Amino acid sequence: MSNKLFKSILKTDNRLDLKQTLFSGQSFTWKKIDLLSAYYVTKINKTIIFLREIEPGIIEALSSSKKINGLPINQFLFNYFSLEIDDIKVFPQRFKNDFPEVWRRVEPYHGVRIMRQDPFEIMVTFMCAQGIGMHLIRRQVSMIAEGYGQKVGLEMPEGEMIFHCFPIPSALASADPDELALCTNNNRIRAANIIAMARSFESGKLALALVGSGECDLETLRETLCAHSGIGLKIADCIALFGFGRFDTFPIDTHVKQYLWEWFGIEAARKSLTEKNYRYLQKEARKILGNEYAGYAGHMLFHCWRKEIKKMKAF
DNA sequence: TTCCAGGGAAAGC
DNA sequence: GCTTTCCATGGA
Repeated sequence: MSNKLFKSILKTDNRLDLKQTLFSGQSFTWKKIDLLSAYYVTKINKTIIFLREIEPGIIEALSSSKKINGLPINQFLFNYFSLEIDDIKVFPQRFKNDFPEVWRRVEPYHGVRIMRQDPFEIMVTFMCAQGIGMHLIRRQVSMIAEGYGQKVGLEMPEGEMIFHCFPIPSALASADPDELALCTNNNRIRAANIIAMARSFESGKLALALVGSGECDLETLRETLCAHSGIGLKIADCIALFGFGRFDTFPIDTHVKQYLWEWFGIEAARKSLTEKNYRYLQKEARKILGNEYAGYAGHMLFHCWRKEIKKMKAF
């Protein structure tokens, strides 16, 4: 492993709140680390990458390779943080008139970007996100990476640091259910579901079905994902939003359900999330948030709701 | 002890 | 088809 780190600079005119974006519950592999100053670090494919905000709109990246997925680091990051999306256009113009109080609350969260992450990683991650607290999701993802991901060392002034890649599909496809369950909150059903999904992915069946899914309609993508045990509508929507850049997807979980009632007065949001009601609530949410960026706006609202109303401090 | 946490699936009507 | 119940586990 080379000890050299390559430095690059990412500049953007759009707002990017690095910390809030990384810890808003869409990615669970980023960690905060203090070197000479505070950095956030993760591995993307085989590349270790450190990020630090120098000043608003300027991000410094230190990476163990010059390219990720064939792209120079700053180009990769531009796409990774979906910085081509003009954040001010995420909410429809009429929104700020119709819901001035909500707008006042959510406006400061426009630096929360939706990230384009690896589909397989997102699939595993959100299969771990079923009826469970967010810190436990983070713990599961960390343990899965430590247990099944390739280990890479990096020589730092303070000594060697160890990083773990997120496991490749074959590593999880061949995992022992009882052993993997130690990483999935002792939930064997979840472990078995992840293994089955990884086998489907590895065999190429799922992967092929998902190729070009950027163009396929949302319902087809959902059906493909929901065919797997452990993936229902909500988790499928999260995978579409965070793993396939489908910003028009609008996942509804317990928090979203709460703000749909409290902030927008949608009566049906007080009832349970049956599939019928789930689809109905999505329709109602699109009336308010528009279609194209419904999920993008929804994630800003989601993070805002948890921070401001639920007073959640820990990520 | 009870309730909640980024739900899903089987059972019941 | 739609709704209710059950499942699963850890933490506050």
